Amino acid sequence: MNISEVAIKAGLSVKTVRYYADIALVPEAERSAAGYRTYDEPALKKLIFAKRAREFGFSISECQELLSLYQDEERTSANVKVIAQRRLEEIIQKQKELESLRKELAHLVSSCNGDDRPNCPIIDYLG
Amino acid sequence: MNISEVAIKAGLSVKTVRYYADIALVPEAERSAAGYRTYDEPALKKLIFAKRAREFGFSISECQELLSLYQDEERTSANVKVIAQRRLEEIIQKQKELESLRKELAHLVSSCNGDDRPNCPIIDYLG
DNA sequence: CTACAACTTCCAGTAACAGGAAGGTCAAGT
DNA sequence: ACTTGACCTTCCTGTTACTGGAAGTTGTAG
Repeated sequence: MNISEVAIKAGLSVKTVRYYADIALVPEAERSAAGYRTYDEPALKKLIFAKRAREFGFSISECQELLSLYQDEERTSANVKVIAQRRLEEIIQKQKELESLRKELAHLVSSCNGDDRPNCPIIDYLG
Repeated sequence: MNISEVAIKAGLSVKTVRYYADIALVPEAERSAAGYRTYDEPALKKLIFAKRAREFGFSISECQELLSLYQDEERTSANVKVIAQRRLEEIIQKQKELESLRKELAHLVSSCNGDDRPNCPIIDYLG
């Protein structure tokens, strides 16, 4: 597989596939005689894994940890769980922040007339 | 007021106060004879406004719009409301994404034994 | 007069890529 | 054989909203 094919299959952009190798998130691809990157199934699987982990919001370095656990036959599920649990807490924390913002902003928005006069509770609140 | 005093009062870092003037989010501060930035109450108020707007997650350019509306005696509350409404929709969208992620991740985490064996539904799911 | 804190400008780094330039390669059609 | 166009390469810059740090200047307390 060339890079565009693997990118499509992994659901990533070509740029991102190259980037992931640049930063060593995944190993450098093999090269054809002309210097083109070539990918096999295991390489594709790592890219898919990285993609999915990123979608959960794991940082690149967390993805690195997860990928190495993925390839480690002697991993412990405890190690994996710690990382996932930590991310879960982050998500919950972020949800709390957003919910608090949403309530406040929704209140302001609903109390704003939205007409052609300058008086505005949103501006008042911020000022 | 010197920059550190205004920064404290606005709840911003000194770096951020300088940055906001660099990018023209707020006007450049007056200078003392020695070149020190000096701030008056109106300058402080703009910084506080910017700080609050940022806390709501408005981007710098949205803060710029809001600040100019703040200073515009002839603004319409409709203009303000549009910006706030848009941000509110973004927040709600983000909440949906996070909730979906949270559910999925929580499910995986709870189904992972977290012991010393390699078998792990989290890894399985990602791979 | 000497510390030392606070100020200045300027440059680099962060996260995770995306955009684009300049140039090489491959496959299809003529 | 040649050309065209899609695809590949590397390298450099830009994005967002700052933060960190170096090198040099100023203000103030003792």
